[in-house]
Amino acid sequence: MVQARLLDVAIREFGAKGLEGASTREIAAAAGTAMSSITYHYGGKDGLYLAAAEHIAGMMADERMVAAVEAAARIEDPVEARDAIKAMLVRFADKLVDPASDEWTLFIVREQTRPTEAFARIYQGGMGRMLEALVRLVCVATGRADDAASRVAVVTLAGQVLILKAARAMCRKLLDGHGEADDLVAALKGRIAANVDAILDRMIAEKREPK
Amino acid sequence: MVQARLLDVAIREFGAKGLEGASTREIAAAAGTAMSSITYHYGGKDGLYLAAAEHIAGMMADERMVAAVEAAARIEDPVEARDAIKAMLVRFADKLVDPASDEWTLFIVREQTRPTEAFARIYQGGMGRMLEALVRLVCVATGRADDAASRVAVVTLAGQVLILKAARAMCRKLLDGHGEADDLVAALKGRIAANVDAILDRMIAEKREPK
DNA sequence: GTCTATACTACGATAGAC
DNA sequence: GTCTATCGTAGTATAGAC
Repeated sequence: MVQARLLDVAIREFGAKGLEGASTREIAAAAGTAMSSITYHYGGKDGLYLAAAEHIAGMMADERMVAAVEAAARIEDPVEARDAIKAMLVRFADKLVDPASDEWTLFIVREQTRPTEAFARIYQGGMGRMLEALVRLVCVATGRADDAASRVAVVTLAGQVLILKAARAMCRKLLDGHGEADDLVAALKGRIAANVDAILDRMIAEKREPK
Repeated sequence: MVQARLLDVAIREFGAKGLEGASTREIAAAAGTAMSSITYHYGGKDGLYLAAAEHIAGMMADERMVAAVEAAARIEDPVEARDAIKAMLVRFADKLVDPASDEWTLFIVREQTRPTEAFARIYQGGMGRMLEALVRLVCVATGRADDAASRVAVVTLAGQVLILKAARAMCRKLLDGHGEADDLVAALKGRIAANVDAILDRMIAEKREPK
């Protein structure tokens, strides 16, 4: 299918070079078709860019993620909620470490610096639902209301995971030469799970003794 | 000074559009000079890009940062080390929230996805020294050796702060409508400091009771 | 040192053949 | 639907005037 090949190549090229840097000629050539196919199917470069964003949103919201989000909406037990947070973050870390996610995460990281309509579509189509599920789980786990403090906590929890891709070059420099890649990933996942416990316990303690 | 103006504009333009997306014509015009000045002073587009990176490294390693890094090297007391970690992370969060840092952080975030020689220069000229100082402080604060586990912990600590810029669009979507910007920043800084305590305490406990 | 003029390449869009 | 051909624009680099 020409359109599927075009989308795959487009995500890679737009991620690597951005909307302006990528070339429709190159994308078409790598997809084994003529450049005018892009005009025909997507109306031009901008249309292809938005289509690529929607394709990414679809890939982020895979079955396991959708199932986890739906399950999270029904959890009422603090201990269950805590386990669900850990599972969600560790699974996401796994996804970010997997090279198969390289192409579309580059696209997303790029959109963070200067968000366009493409980011809105990605957020609505997966990322946002996952974050809102985390907010709910944090509230259940700590017994706090859905206020600014809870959402700020989710930001810090997510940051620990997202840095793997968002600042991967930095992480690599800091960790290189200090262990095998597999061991480092395992250590990181263990650290994230332990941090979740540490931070949630702390938030529960803060609730009892507000400063 | 023509060269200073060229560097300022270059950081902004390269950050916004990347090496390939930015145009030397535009940069030169915005700096109020001719395009061939870039060829003369920096040998071409690539030379200007590297010069911009080195200029950024210089701005990151400002006096306060250098002083904090040097002070960190002399800290031997666990409690002092812990306070120094908090101070360093909170100050860095302040810097990232300040719009004045927008231009050069965009440049760095962009370099993370596909690091070039420019990233190596930025890492050596400030970022790396700060991270190594954090590693040392974590080791002092927890009484652990400088091993993979300590460095992984620094990655998670740094991630909480860096997400503010690296995934700013995402943070904004999650927090918008849940409080005033100033309150959110204060809440975030408080959360980061509390998380540092929570995570370090946890690491000390892990040392006593290895699983 | 700085600017103008020019050469050459590559881009996106479009029209039209098949 | 897909391709070829072509147009106008914009890119970098270079040579030479001042």
